Amino acid sequence: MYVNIEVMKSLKTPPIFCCPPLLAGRLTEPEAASAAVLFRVLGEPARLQLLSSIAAQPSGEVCACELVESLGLAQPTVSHHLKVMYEAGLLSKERRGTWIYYRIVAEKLVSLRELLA
Amino acid sequence: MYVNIEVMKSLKTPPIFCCPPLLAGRLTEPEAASAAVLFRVLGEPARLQLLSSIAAQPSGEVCACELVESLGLAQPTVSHHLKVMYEAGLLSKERRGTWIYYRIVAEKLVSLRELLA
DNA sequence: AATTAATATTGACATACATCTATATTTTAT
DNA sequence: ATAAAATATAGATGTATGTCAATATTAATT
Repeated sequence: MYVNIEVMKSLKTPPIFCCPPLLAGRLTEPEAASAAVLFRVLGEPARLQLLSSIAAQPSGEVCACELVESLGLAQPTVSHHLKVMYEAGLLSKERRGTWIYYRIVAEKLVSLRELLA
Repeated sequence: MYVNIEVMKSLKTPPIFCCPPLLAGRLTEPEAASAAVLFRVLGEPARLQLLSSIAAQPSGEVCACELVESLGLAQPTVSHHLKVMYEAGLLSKERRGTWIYYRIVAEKLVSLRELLA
């Protein structure tokens, strides 16, 4: 086992890693499942566009309202995608007044890159 | 535009890259679409297990029949997943007699990793 | 309190796809 | 030619999910 599940549960924030590298040996079924979740989250054009739109901002953060305007998608759809990425640990968010600002969790992307190493 | 589509069509084998890095700026819709295809292919536990099983082999290649035995999936299901990965450029295959041997296309994984850079 | 703006949730709908059984195709061996 | 083994395809089925309109919630403003 790669991760001690009890230790993981005790953490305040979810860990950014998820499983051993893809090519380091046979993945167990749960290992494959948790890695697949991350890839599936990225396997959606709209989400990739959202991610890249956030990354393109010099400040590193974008208000959700801006993202709704930039893509040709309805507000609930954008909201849904942001939620999916947030729950996958790819985005962080911070409410400032009415607005919610999203940032990319760089470490999560690093861990994903390591998955492919 | 990142890729000249006419040049691409003229190639004997498909290129291993697909689009600019995720975080290098806003992705266009077609850029996001082609990147998403790759991620979605990896977004399936069974395919990740197949990939890692191939990688685990010292020879770097595995006969499809072995893969059918190692996972708990029906033969047509394994065949389907191998086809999906082959068509995505993640696997190469070579027929030797009755058997078909699959290999990982390492460069494709490298290009995927660069996508996340 | 009432209004407005931003965001989230609900429910409906259509599509994508993972999986299976059954069958076909391909290749080798007899 | 026939048989057997490996692989592929076809068709069916169930589930997951992207999308939207409608509505709810949250937060600031007047």
